[in-house]
Amino acid sequence: MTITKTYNPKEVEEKWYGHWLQHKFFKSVPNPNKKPFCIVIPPPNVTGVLHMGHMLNNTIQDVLIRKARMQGMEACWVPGTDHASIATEAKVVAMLREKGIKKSDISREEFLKYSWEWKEKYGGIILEQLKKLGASCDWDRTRFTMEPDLSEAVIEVFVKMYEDGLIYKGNRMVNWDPAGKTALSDEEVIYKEVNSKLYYVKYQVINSSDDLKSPDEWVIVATTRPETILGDTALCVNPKDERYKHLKNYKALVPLIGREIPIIYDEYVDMEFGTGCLKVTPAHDINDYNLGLKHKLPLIDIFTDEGFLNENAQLFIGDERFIARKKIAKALQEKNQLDKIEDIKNNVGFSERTDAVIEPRLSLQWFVDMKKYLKKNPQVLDAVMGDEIKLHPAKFKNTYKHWIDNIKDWCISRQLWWGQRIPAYYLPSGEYVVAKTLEEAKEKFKSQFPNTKIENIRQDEDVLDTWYSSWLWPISVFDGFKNPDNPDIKYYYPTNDLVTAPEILFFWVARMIMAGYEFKGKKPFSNVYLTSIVRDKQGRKMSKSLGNSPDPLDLIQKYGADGVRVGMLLSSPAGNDLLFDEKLCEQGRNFWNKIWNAFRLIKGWEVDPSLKRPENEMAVQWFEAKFNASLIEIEDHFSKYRLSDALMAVYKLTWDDFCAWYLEMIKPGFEQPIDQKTLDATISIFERLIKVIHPFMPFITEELWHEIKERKEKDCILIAEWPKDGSSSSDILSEADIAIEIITNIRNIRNTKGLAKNTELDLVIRTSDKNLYKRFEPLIRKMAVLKELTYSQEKPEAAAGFVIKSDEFFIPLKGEIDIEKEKENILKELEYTKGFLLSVDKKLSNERFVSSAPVQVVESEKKKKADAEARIKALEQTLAQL
RNA sequence: GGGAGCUUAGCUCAGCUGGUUCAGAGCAUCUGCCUUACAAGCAGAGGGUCACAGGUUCGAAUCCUGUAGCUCCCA
Repeated sequence: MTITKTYNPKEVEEKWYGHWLQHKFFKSVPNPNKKPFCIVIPPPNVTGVLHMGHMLNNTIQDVLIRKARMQGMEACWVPGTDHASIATEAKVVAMLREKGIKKSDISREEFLKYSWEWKEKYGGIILEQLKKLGASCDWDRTRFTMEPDLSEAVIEVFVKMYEDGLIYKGNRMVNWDPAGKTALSDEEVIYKEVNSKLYYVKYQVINSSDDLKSPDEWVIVATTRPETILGDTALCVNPKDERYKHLKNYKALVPLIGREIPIIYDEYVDMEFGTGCLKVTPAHDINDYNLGLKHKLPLIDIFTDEGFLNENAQLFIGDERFIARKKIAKALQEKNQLDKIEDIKNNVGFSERTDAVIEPRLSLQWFVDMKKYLKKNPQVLDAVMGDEIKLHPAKFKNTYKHWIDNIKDWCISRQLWWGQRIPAYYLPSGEYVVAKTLEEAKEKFKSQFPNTKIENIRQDEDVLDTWYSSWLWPISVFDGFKNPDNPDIKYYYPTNDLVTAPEILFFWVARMIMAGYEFKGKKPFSNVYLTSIVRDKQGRKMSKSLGNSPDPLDLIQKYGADGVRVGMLLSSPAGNDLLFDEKLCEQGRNFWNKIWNAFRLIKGWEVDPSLKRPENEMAVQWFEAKFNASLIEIEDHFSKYRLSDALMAVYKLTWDDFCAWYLEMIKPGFEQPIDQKTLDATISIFERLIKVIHPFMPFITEELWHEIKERKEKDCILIAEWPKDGSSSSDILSEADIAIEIITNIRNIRNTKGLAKNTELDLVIRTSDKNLYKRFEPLIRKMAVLKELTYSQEKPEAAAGFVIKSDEFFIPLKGEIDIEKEKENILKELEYTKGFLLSVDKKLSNERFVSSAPVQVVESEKKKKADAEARIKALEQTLAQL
C-alpha cells in the first residue's frame, strides 16, 4: 500500500464531506435514550457571503457539536438564514435599478416577487460555503426567517403581545431620507465632515405678563440650520451661564413669524458653543426632542416627506429645505436679525443609498414596551446574573445588566417591504385593530366599532424589524409556536450552547432570552459563547469596505479547511479580539502536515512477529499516562469554553509528547521492523489521539481513521466514541520528567561541545536512589544515544556534568573538557541556589510568616529549604572534585 | 456625557479564591543540523521592574486608591 508523501486536503475534504452527508451522520432526530445537545446557528444574512467572522463562529460551533456527538449525545446543529430586511431590500432595489426599474414604479407584490427570486438565487450561497469549512449541520432542518411557518410565528407573537399590552404605537425620531422617502437605520447613515455656515440669529426677548415691562433686549443664537427656526418652540441656556441669568421668566419671539416661545434653563447647553444660547426645535433634532420631552415643549413639524416646508412653517411653504435656508437668511438680514455668518466644519449625515442629507424626523412607529416586558419576565435578568444562563466570558454579565437596567423601548417597525408586514388594519377614519388576518381584522372591527362602517380596510405599510423574527429563532426553528407540543421542541428546547458575537448581545441574545421566558417559560439556551471580533493585523475590524479581509475560501484552498480552522481557533480566547494573521493558518497547515507524517512513519513499519521489545512498554505506559493527564486538562478547558486552550493542549500532546517523544522512543532503527505489541499499542494510541483532534480537524482525522485500519463504511471517526480518561499514575510522569531532563541535558552537552548527534556517550550517575532511574534506563540510553549507563559514587576524570535535584550526572569526555568553564557553570548554579536558599530562610525565620501563613505553605517552604540544601551539597562536591 | 473593559517576552495571549506548578504558552528571533516520517522539519538557546505611582499584607502580576494610554458599548 502506498501512502502519499503529502496530504491532499482538497480531495480528502470533498470525499469525506460527501461521505458524511451520504450516510446522514449530521442528521438528528429526538432519541429518548440519548441526551440532546443542540445548537441553533446564528442565522447569517441571506445577502451575505462567508467572511472571517462566520469562519470563526461556525468553526467554534462545529467543534462543540462534533465533540458532543462523539460523547454520545444526540447532537443537533440547526442551520438557517435570516431575511435581513434592510440589506436584502437594498440589494433588490439595486438589482431592479440595473434593470431600469424603480421601486416606486412597481407594486409591493411585484417587489416581493423580485425579492424572493433574488433570495432563491443567492440566499443559499453562504450555507454552501459553510460546508466547505466542514460544518456538520443537520441540513434537513435548514430554516429561513421569512418562510411561511416562521412568518406566521412572528405575526402570532405580535398579535399576542399587542393584546397583552406589550406593544404600542408611538413617536420616534428617525433618520429620514427625503429622497428615498424612507427611514434609515443608524448603520445606513454615513457621516461626513462638510463645510457649513453658522448663522447668528437675533431673537427679541419680551415679557408676556402685563406687570413686567418689555426689556427690549435681544439674544443671539448660533445655528447651522436657520430654516428650522420656524419650528422653534423654546430657547435654552445653561443655568450656570451668568450672561443669561436675568432672563428667567422672560420669553422670546421667533424671528419672522413672531411666535412667543419660553426661555428654558438646562445643563445640557454647552456654554462654549456659539453664543451659549440654543434654539430648540423638538421636531427636527434628536437632542432638542429630548429637551422638549423633559420641558414639555410642543412639537412643530415643518417639513413634508420630501423635505419641503409645509403649512406649519408659515413661511416659504412649498420651498425645498435648502432653498428655504437661503431665503430665510436673506429675510433675516433684511429685518436686521442676522448678526453674522461664520464658516464652520461639522458632521452631517448622508443617506448611504441616495446620498441625500438625512433629516431627523418624528414618525409614528411600533414599539415593544420593554420595561413592562421585563417586569413580567424578571428571569431575563435573573437567569443571567444567577448563571442559569452562563455568558462566556463572564465579564459580559456586567454589560448585560447595564443594558437591562437602562433598557429602552424596542422600535420594531421598518419602512420597508421585505419582511413580515405589520398585522395592523386601519379604517379610513383612523380606527385600527391588530389581527392575524384580514378576516379576523374585520371581525374585530365589527365587535370593537359596531357603529362604524367596515370598508376600505388598509393594512399597515411597514414591516417588522428582522430581529423581531430572529428573537424567536430557538423556538421557531422547531415549530414551537405552530405546534407547541411537537417532539422536536420538547426534546431539543432549551438548547445548549449559543455561539455569537458580543456586538449582538442586546440585539439578539438578550431578546432571545426575553422570548424564551415569555413564550416558552424557559431559557432558550444554557451557555452563550461570545466570540472575538476578527481584526486585521493593525487591529482594524475586517470589512468589505476596507478590503482588508482575506477570502475564506481562498484560505481553505491554500491551507486546507483543517488548517484554517486551527488558525482561527489558535489565537481566539472567548471575548477577546482576534488579530488575524495568515501565519496562524500556516501553523494549522503545519500541524496537519505533522500529523500526516507521524501516520506515515507508523504505517511504514514492518512487523517482525518474533520480535520482543519489552523496553518499549515503559514508553507506552508513559504516553498512556500523559494522554490521560492531557485529556483531563482538555476537558477542563472545554468545560470553561476555552477552546483555544483546549486546542493548544491537543497540539502539544500531539506534537511534543506523541511525535517528539513517544514516537522517537519506540521508533525502530532505519529499515528495522517493529514488534507486534508495540505497534498495536501505538495504533491504539494514535486512534485515541486523532479522536481528540477530530473536532478541530475533522477531515484529516477522518482520512487517517480509515487509513490506519481497515474499516466498514459507516465506521467513521465523527461518530466514534470520545476517549474516556483512565486512571494515570503520577509517579510515571514525574520519573519521565526526570528522564527527559537528563536527555535534554545530554543533548545540550553535545550541542555546546559540537559533537555529532550519533556519537555515543557514557553516563555516570551519582545517586542514593537508583530506583528513580531504573524504569527509564533503556529509554534514556536510546534517546540520549548512550554506550554505557553506570552508577558510581566516584566522579570520572574529565567529565561534563549537571545536577538534577540532588543527584549528579557525568559525561566523561576526554580532551573535550574545559575545567575552568565547567567550574564557572557550577559556580553560577551554586550562587543561584544559595540565593534561593537565602530567600527561603528569610521567610522561615520571619515569625510572622510562620505564624500567619497556612501550614501547607510553610511546609512547602521547609521542603524547598531541604531540597536547596541537598542541591548545594551536591554542587559543592562536584566543584571540589574538579 | 454615561457605562464596561484592557495594559504581562518582539507579536498574540494564559496566569482561578494573594504564597516556586509564579513570572508561563504559542508564534517570531538566534545557534547548530538536508539524522530517509516530517526543512511545512529536528536539537538547543536567549528574551519581561507584569503601564506608572502610592497603599494594604509576613508576602502583590494578583487586592485597594490615584495617574496615563488604548478599546468597546449606550446616548
